[in-house]
Amino acid sequence: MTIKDVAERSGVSVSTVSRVLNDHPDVSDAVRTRVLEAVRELHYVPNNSARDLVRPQSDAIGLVVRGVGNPFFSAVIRAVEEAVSRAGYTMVLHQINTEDNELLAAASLARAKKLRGLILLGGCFDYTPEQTAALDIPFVCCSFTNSFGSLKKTAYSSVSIDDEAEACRAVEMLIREGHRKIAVLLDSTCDHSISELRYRGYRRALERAGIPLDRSLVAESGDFDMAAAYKGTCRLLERTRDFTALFVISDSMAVAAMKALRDGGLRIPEDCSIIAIDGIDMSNYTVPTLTTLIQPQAAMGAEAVRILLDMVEDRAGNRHVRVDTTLRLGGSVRSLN
Amino acid sequence: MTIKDVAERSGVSVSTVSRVLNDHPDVSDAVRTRVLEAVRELHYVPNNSARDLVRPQSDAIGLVVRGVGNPFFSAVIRAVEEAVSRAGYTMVLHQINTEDNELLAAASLARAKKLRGLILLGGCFDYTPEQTAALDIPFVCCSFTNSFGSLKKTAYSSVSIDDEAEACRAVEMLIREGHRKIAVLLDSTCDHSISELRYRGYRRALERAGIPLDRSLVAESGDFDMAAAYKGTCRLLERTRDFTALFVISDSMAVAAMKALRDGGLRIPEDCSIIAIDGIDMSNYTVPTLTTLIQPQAAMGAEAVRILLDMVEDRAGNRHVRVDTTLRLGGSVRSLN
DNA sequence: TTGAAAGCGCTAACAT
DNA sequence: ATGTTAGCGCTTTCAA
Repeated sequence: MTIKDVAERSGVSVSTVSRVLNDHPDVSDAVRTRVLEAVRELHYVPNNSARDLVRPQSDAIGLVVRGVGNPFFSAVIRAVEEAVSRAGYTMVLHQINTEDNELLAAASLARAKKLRGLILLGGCFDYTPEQTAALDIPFVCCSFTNSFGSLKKTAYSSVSIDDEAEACRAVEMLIREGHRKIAVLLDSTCDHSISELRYRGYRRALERAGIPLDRSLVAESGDFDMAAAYKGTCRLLERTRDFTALFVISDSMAVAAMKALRDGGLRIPEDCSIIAIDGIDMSNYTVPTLTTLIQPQAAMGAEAVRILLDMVEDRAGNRHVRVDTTLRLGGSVRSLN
Repeated sequence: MTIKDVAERSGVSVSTVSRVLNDHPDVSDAVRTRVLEAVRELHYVPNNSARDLVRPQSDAIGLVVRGVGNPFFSAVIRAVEEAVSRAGYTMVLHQINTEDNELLAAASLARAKKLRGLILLGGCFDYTPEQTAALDIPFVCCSFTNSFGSLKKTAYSSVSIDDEAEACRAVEMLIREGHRKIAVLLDSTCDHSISELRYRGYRRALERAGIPLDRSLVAESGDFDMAAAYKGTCRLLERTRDFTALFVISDSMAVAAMKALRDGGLRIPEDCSIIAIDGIDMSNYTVPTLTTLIQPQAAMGAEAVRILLDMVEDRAGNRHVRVDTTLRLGGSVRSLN
């Protein structure tokens, strides 16, 4: 079942069929109708491989997600897919593990699928120009920027929150409520990633308030998953219970931390307040509801697509967009004032 | 950068390069080494479109997931991807919404990507032979079976738990602990899906124990997501509080239900016990930990791939595998005895 | 063991 | 407005 069969069936040449199929103007209505009819009768479906082989460029946009099953990404992925299809493009989703190198994955995906552009979700923060050299298509980093790398600002696009500032804002909220002994739960203080950035925000907030940094209140889980977060919180509790609030760098980690605090005999928020950043669905259903700074996940996904397509279609150059978070006032923070 | 460049670079013909790339036997070691070297130096990546165009069949296995962001699927997807790649195949993931028809999506994906086989995750339970006729490749239903449809058992494969029996088991556990007034939270009693099956199990357990069905204790949320589950539970509470336990058909719904119960002033498990089925990561971190029947998600994904590849490679015909759940004893069930 | 050459199904010049 | 035809990059006969 090829274009040739359709051509025979409708009594025209293959090029005419091709024209009809690709919405080219120079086809008479009569012929167009006839061809479309043959297509329907024959249940003809174009062979994409043949198409891709011959077309200079595809309509594929890649979305490389690092960290399978990270709940924060779900809503973003949905939004990206929707925006991509609405624009008439196809989304190619590729999930990789945290250990994997997303630039390598992206480069081979780009080659394999002839991608027009790329969105990276949850990547590293320290790309070098050498590493991105293999990527000869525009790309936008979604939910992160190249904070620790040496990429020129003009070499890529991004849409993200100001991680350091937002973390600072979260901690300052705790301080405003009278908390002085504030612990922090993070992946690592120096992972060159979101964790390190938000840790900086934590320190900045303390500094501004004149609170000295107490290293014993810094809990490193070594990973972003809930199991690690739970254990990290337990270790913190073994070390000290001399804190009234906990700032967690992500919602999902915060959910696990809440559990650890409760299992450790602490009531939330009576004995320990907790605040986080992300705003995933699940943290709406903790008891008490998690107080958190919500990232506008859907808007970020849509914006990433907008930026990318502006580049792909040469409407605009690269750009970097900062979005704001929204405070969700749950019941997990108690005022000491 | 084509196979031709590699051929020139290594001083052989394109066919030889092709042979090396496809692990054909009749190539001298010397030539093979030389070609591989050229490949590396040139960073050559085969053009998949050209490959697919010429090859009678691809190495692609499709995974169609219905219900984006359903946390239960994450672990399954991971397992499928791993098993597929380990077997030397490529996984093509396609997510669709609950409203979308996965058979249509699957059929067009199969055609477009020349799929060898298909795994359906979270599909419908009522396929008819006519609907699956378009699918001319083997497929296996993962985490569900065609319980309400008219498919011949030999027309497809499946790996799933015995939803009705497991639901019955969960409810019987509540009964064994002395509960008689047991509510149930589900999507719908007649959605021809997992919800209906597990509802049957609920009724069977009551029946066996001689407990009459009380329709006022049946809460239909109308959807599987947490927001719907929360609202459904609230409506239940408005109607009646005369129950000591709640069986929820899925973990994620149970998490939302727990919140609703708490918000309604009920303590868990003192005022209301709760049990569910699924065993997703998140339900490990509720307070108290959710008591649930864990589906072996990773094993199910791996098994689905095994079955499918057995069919694809003609090692075996179709088969239906039933797996067992494991009880996770959380703290959400209280004994009345 | 290797090479030459014929397509795979499609699009896009180029002709008409 | 429509047809003819040359490839796209690759695999695979068939010959050598």
